[in-house]
Amino acid sequence: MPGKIRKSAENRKAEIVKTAIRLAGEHGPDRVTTQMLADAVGITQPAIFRHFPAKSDIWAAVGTHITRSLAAEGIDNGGPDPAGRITALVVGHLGHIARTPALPAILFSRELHAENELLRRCFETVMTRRRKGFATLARRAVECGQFRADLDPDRAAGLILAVIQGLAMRWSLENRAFDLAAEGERLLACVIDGFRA
Amino acid sequence: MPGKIRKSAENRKAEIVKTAIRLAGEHGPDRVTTQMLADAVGITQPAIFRHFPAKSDIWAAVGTHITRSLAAEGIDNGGPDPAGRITALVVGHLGHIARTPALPAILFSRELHAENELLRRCFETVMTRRRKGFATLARRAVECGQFRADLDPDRAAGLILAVIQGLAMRWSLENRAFDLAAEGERLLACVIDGFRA
DNA sequence: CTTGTAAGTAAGTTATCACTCACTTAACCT
DNA sequence: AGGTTAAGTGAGTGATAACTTACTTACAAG
Repeated sequence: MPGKIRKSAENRKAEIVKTAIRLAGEHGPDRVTTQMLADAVGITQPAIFRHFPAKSDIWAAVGTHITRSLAAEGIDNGGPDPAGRITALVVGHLGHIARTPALPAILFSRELHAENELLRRCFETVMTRRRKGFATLARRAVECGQFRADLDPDRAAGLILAVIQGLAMRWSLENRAFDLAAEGERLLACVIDGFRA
Repeated sequence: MPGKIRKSAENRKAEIVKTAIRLAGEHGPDRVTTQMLADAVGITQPAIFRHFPAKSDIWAAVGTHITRSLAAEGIDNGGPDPAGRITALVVGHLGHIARTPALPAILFSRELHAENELLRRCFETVMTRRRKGFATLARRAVECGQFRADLDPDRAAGLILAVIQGLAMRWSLENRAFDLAAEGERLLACVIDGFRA
């Protein structure tokens, strides 16, 4: 085919992974076929298998891509306002989901997790780490008097993460019809108000 | 086939719906095939289509089944302790999910919702109704002095529902490894403490 | 300019999906 | 007992999934 350009394997792989994430948000992760991927990327279907030995390897690559992107935002900046830091992190997290609307669908896809136990563990680890980060911040907020002394930091962290995930699910279910970060900030303010000393 | 019993269409349909829900929790809703359903029920695959004209009608039936089961628990009992009523409802809701672990997977399946817009609307309505129920209870709790006066009942209701759904997602992601209702009661206590006057 | 490498393709294969149809037989009602 | 109804079966269909193989050609290095 004259006139066709070729990309390096590295670029093409990244392109396939990003396309898979986008399509997963539109049709559901399990409805993304290698043909759909190939059409969206602009190559033939067998070319997909030139870059990934099996389709499941695409989802594995998607997993590490998402894990990296979620781990990118550091948790504890050691600053003097841990409560504010929590809010900033939550808003950042929700903003990231709003920019990558496929995230909830991929993170909680029973189909992918039943097939690929490793992927499930991968996401579980990311979530647990994030919860521990919130717990550390909550503990520091208690120590410096921002939160009341009888607050259990672990419980507070579990609460914050549940609010993020629950709201993201509602946003997905309601066809992304409201401003996720703004609504999240409002709900979180309600939670934090209850935490204050 | 001698020795085989036959069930009435009504019973068989109900059996297929319940089996579909169970299998959806194990393999993911989109991985449930009519063959799997037939094997699990104990009939041949074409017999499934004797009871449902198309596979999508099975999911529609699953949707109304779930909607009914979720709507069964009334919201406002008009009692003198709205805060306690909220806790009871949440624990009841989580207990229902624990007894039907496929619920989160079905309620938030992108695959089903992309294919069947009606099903999505159905679940969205259930969730909205439940949120309004919590808002009413929160408003009454504010009025009778259980919650602080400056609490926004709608925001509080959104928060409570997000906690339920977020926790249910975590429970799913962690392979149902902890006691959902107990953990939910602890998290909710943390929220309610922050609501009190 | 030549040449090796690897990105890409055309045309398959096999398996499995939802769904159909002609037929059988269990179960109920006189 | 006999006839009707409808639950269930056996043997298919076409579509489409993931994946393979043999071949082609873009492209960069010598």
